[in-house]
Amino acid sequence: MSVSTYAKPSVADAALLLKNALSNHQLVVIIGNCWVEYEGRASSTLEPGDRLVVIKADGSVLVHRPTGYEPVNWMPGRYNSSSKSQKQAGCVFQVKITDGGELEVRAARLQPSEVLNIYFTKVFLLTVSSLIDDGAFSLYVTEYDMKRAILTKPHLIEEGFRPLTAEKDIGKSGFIDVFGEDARGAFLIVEIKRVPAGKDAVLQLDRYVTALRGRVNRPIRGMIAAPTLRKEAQPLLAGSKLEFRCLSLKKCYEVLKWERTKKLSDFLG
Amino acid sequence: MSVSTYAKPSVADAALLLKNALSNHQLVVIIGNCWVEYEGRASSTLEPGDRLVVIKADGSVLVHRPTGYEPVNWMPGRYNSSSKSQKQAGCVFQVKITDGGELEVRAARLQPSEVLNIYFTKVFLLTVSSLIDDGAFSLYVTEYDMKRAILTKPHLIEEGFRPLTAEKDIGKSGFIDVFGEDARGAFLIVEIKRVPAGKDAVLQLDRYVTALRGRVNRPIRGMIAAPTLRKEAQPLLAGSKLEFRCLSLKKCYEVLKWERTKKLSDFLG
DNA sequence: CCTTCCGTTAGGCTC
DNA sequence: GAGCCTAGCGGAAGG
Repeated sequence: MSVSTYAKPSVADAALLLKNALSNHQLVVIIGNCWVEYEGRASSTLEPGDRLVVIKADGSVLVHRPTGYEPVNWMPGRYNSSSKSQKQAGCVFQVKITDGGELEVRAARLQPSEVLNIYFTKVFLLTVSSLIDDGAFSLYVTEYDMKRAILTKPHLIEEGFRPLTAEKDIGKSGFIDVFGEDARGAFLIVEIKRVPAGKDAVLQLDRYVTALRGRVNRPIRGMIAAPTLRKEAQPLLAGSKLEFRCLSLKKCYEVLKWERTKKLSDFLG
Repeated sequence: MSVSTYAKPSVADAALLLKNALSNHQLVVIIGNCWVEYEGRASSTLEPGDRLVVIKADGSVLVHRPTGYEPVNWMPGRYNSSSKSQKQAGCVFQVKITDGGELEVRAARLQPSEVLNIYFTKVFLLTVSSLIDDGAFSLYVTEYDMKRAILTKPHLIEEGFRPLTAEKDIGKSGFIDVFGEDARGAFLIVEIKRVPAGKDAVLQLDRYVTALRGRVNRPIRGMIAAPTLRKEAQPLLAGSKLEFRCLSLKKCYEVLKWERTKKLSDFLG
């Protein structure tokens, strides 16, 4: 981890520093007066002003004005995802001094073809750094948390639902997330998904329901509890006579938080 | 325009600098090791790592990892738009040193209720600056440019279209963007929109067509040329027996660029 | 005022 | 590989 800062470098110096930083795939932060041209999916110009420009190690470029959460201009860098990483080699950068004595930074890429030109008339600050960041990013609320929320507040599934056992072993079909009975005494199998439920979830639930039907002599309902049901899964769900219950991550999170608070207050008396 | 940089400040110094900068509504750029908690529309945690954190004058907060064009965490600041500006007062910031000796930056806002906590274990660089930026941002391709593109390449409208006059005065109904005749000799009125065409565009075009119908004895067609047709305008368009031609800004831009290139090469011989 | 829907959408997942 | 759809969507225009 290293950070080097250069206050008010000449454009010539800034060009050298920038070229070096780009070839070393470092993070560059520039504060300066610049104007910007973009051409690609659309075309735009940004007249001169003071801006914050960030060039990341993966070739991402951000031009930020003094206000606004979104960049005024940008270029996505190398894609993070594996799906497009092969065809996407990231931006190609070109740094030079124009005839007018300005620092020109050109970021170009193909697919989609687009070019971003930044012309600095003045550089107030140039920072080059190598950041080490392997910290995991995670949304709260795992599938396990969702289950805990349902067991805490069964009415999240429906009024009168009573969980019997969690993760019931259904033989070869695997495990049921939540198993219980409804207000009328029918068995209710709940399949939980943190993400929008697709066909796979429906098919899996159907296997559970079918497997249990061969073993007990009681009405059995199957229900998917997930933030949303994918469109392609809807006919399949209807055809399988299964049900869907919308259960948002936020709702689960609130239940768990409330539970935590309650436990704490119980503990404190 | 001023930029102050502080290399490796202690968390205590960083806290003071940050508080001061926030109360003066300046732009703050921090490079440091931090972890982040977010709770609001969703909830997330980001484990420790080196990050670039930007706090803008309007209260926007961005947490950027070394790669990726999008921030890993963020908070929108005061909204730019007039529509929500009244009810949105921006983030409320709180800066303090935790018991563990970390710099805690808390950005909270209501509506939607959300909180972003950033805990710096180490600050490598803190930059405070006041940026002056009144440069206009504009997408290329005006409505006038679109007209020029159509007059240059009438087949952008359809094969066989021949412009007769541009901006034909239609009496009280105003001006027609492009007026011409189609391959079969019918008059064709073209209404150009840079933005997705809505009901207003359809109604305006309908007025032109109706006005002209009372004055000439020839089949008359009306067509909207725009990047897209708004959904709510589609039934109106169909009911008025008018047509839609998709004309993207990009296509127009390319035609004009090509034209410019051609003129230049003509000029150069 | 609320709702809808557009974006230089980006990015992921299904088919 | 292409199309479809979601997003802590944000932001703007329509009703």
